[in-house]
Amino acid sequence: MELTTKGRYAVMALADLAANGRADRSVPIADIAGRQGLSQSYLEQLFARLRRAGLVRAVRGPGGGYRLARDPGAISVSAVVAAVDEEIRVTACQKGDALGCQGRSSRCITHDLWAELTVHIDQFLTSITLADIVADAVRGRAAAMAAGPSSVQGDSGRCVTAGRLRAHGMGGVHAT
Amino acid sequence: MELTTKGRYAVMALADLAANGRADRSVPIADIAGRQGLSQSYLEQLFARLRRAGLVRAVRGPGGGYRLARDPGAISVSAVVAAVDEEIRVTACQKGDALGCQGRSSRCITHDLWAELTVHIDQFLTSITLADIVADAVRGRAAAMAAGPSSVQGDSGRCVTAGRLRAHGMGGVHAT
DNA sequence: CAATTCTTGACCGCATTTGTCGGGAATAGT
DNA sequence: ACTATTCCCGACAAATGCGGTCAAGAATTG
Repeated sequence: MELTTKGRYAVMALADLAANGRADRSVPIADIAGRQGLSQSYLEQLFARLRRAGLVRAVRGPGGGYRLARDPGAISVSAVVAAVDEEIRVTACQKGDALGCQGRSSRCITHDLWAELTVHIDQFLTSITLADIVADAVRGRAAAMAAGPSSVQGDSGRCVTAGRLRAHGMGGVHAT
Repeated sequence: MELTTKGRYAVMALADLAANGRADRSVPIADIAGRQGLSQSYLEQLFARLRRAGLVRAVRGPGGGYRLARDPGAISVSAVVAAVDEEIRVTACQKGDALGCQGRSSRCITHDLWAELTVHIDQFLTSITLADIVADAVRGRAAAMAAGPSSVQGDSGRCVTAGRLRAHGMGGVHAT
């Protein structure tokens, strides 16, 4: 798994764009870089990819800049990260082997684990949009999903049975 | 976030240990490295950390090796990864700044997002133990949690309302 | 004492990430 | 047309740290 600053920066930039731009107003990269404290040249590279992925549209010339291609509520964090973090490295488990895990017979014991983790993470990132970030509606979201996804929406159909979630202190996975 | 091969290898090794060893039998690193196709010297480093974290106990001399310190069902993947993937880099968002995100006033927009993601991932990794891996009881686990954690255990208290999960194709987050 | 096996620390090459730089191409205003 | 603005693109540089090796040493068994 590989989620680097590229992904973080991209989300920050698009969230900024969602907050400080409208459908009619373009925001220049320099402004975003300034507000978010990021390198302008670096951001340019990221926006190039975001554009190729169809998430933003560019307007050149004076008064130009970028604007979101869709509604902020229709752009998931998952999509943003995917646009920027290219290589879908389904890394072979046994690196000497060309087919690796896919090789059916010698599928390594932890294969399912990482596959499931990928799904789990993607479910989360897909469930959050730029609109959510701008609206500051993200805190507590993980707990909400764990309690049952229905509670994320409103709170019909409660479903709180604890299940088997050992406590244990979160370690090994780092963010921010 | 940073989940590298170190974490993968560690889990593979401990799962192997859970499968091929008992409370009375020690398994030498060489055996594990051989079965899992990993570098022995590299594994040694990982086991050093696993031991310091209290997850395994070492027995030296001929007939020695490693054995799990606890029951396989009492060791979560989260614990393993945490033991091996050291640096708790709560990386400052604005790298020039010493306090970064914590600095209350200038907390960057995406702070909550990554914090929640960390929680979300950890919930998953904490819910899975070595015993689960050995028993091959991991497939479909993410979907199960999304449907409501209660369904992971058995299937009392169903709770299936879809919630807001846009489809979208998983991208950007890679595993093996 | 000799064979195992863990224990530790130093070391290194390489790929990837994280940028920088400079020039070029569209566009708007004058 | 000229100029200022802004996106666009490719090459290049630096740093980080991952993945892995090597060698020496300390327990333990027989």
